[in-house]
Amino acid sequence: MASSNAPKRPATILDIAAEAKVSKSTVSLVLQGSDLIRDETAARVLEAAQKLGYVYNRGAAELRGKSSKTIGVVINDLMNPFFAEVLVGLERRLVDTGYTVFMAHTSENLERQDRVLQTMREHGAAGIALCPVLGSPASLPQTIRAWGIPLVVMVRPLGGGTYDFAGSDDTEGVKLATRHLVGAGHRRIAFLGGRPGPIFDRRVQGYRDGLREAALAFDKRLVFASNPTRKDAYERLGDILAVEPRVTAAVCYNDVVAFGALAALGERGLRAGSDFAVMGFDNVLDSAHSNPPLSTIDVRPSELGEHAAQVLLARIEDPSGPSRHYLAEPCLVQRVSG
Amino acid sequence: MASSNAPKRPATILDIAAEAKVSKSTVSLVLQGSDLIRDETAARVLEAAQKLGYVYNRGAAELRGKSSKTIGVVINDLMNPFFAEVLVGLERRLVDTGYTVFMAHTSENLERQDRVLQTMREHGAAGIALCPVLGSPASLPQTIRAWGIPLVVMVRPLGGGTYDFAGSDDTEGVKLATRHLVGAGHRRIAFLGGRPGPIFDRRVQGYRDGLREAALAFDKRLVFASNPTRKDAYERLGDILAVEPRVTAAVCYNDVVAFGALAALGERGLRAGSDFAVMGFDNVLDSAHSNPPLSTIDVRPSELGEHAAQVLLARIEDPSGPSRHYLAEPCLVQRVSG
DNA sequence: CTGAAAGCGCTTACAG
DNA sequence: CTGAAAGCGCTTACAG
Repeated sequence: MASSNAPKRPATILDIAAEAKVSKSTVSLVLQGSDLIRDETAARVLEAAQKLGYVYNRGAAELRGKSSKTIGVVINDLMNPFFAEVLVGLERRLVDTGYTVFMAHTSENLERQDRVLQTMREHGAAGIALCPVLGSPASLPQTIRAWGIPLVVMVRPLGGGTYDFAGSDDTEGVKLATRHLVGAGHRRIAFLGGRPGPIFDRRVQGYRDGLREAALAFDKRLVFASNPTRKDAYERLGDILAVEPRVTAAVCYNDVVAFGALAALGERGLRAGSDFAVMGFDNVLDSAHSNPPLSTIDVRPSELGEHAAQVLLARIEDPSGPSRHYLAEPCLVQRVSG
Repeated sequence: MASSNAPKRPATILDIAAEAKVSKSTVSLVLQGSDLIRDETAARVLEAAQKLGYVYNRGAAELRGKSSKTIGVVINDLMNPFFAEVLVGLERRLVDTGYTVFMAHTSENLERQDRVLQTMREHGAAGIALCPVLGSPASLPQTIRAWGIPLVVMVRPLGGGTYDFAGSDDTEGVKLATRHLVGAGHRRIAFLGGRPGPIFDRRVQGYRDGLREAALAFDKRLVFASNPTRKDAYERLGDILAVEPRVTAAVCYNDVVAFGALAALGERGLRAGSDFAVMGFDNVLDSAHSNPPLSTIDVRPSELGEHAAQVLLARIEDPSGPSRHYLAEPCLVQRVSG
């Protein structure tokens, strides 16, 4: 952080060249760490740069070099800790490889998503990692590919077309959760939370699969959609308890929904686990210390982010290769809620 | 999102100029929305741009224009929903005014913070919003000012020196929480969680103030530090219960810590609120639907983010004005935990 | 191993 | 109201 002293006119490579008595190409080369320059010369250049308080101008470098070391990531719901964990994993992996990440939050708003994507394009992003908002057009990956920008779609698949993707096996995961509840003796199990869309459909499918496996009938009155927020899930579980008193367990759309369910249960003096079972999905960090600790499906969110970064980096390396996918294999982690 | 068709060589203003039969200066002007250009001409230019699938190159514009419309924000702990909410508020306000935000996460790591700050500098950020990591040097604001980059420090004050700041009144907030507990009849109240540092010290001060107000003795064995995570707070409350059985209430460093406390209580079959009181701090969205709902000190996190943006924007407008501060006035919100 | 030259895509005085 | 020209700070062939 040591800045000698704020120069009036910021120093450029030309100033360094003058100071070090070399040409500016030489300066540029040593700044890039090229080994074309003799060590002694390089040392002199670096010293001059230091002395002048030189700051590398990445903008100029990118303009000329055509390269760009920035990656845009767009997140649809940062309020959900799952996405925050994905983001942290992604970012860690990316900055370790010298990229700088450029984040934007869409709040599940399609128009906003279009805007931020456009901005990233104008900034010449080297790649984009996207958690698409609900209702994104299936053609979005092709559109971005047409822009010539490498893309990885995260978490929420977009119908049709091929594109790089990092997410989890939703159907299998929820099947695991359902099977677990059935194994514990539950017979009337609700599916709670989430809004219809690609993830929701896959997870409900897992729920149906789990039920069928045990020869239990699927009753669509037992799937209760809601916004995937604590508040809405909390209210929805209240409905279930009132309307379907024979339900003894719920597999939840995700951990946030499950947390809402825990709150609704607690309010009624019900103990999650013994009085009513609830299963989450994601295994967000918080789920290990909720009240009570949440039984859930682990998809290792921050690892998922790292894999997404990996996939994107691979695509940047090889723009035309076949599409790559990372699907986290879900694992059941049993704690006390179910 | 309608891109006509991917051009081989991306179109530049020069191509547009040729297509529209004007000079490139004219194109530049209409792209900037200048009213120096006749409407008819402007329309022709825009049409040509559209036709050629033109994409504005912000990098080039910033290099030449010296302006930069990007703001860097560095967050120390995204895993804490408080910061996520602050970030969302900040980002919303910023993109509404045409800035693009550039996020980096430091994981409370000083070295990483230095790195990302440096990167933002090299990218020519128009401003920086910083939640400093614990242990940041007090001189950091001056350093960044010497770089010529407008700065707003968020949440965690840095000792000494003047700089723009957006945060909350920590001492007053915790005093409110403590007073509330005292009013409810508690006499042995612990302070739980957090690591020594500027925020911690201020909050413990509020705890002492609240105690003194009621003529209760401050007992330093009743302040239990911990990492501000659910897990550590959970474990720490276990310690308290074992070592100080006469403690009947805890004012927590923040909501995350309080959530950990709720988990520890629940595990022991204790009901937060009636068996043991816990007060949070922040009023994170989740606190309204925890189990049980958390009584806490509201500092309106996302509003805090918006105000931070405001302060930064004002500083960008007026680089040399006196320093600005936003201190959220804390309000007690009583739910069930205390 | 190093230098001279061209140019990335834009903006901004300066003329007219 | 529009055009010709210079230049932002860098990188990259091309020579030597």
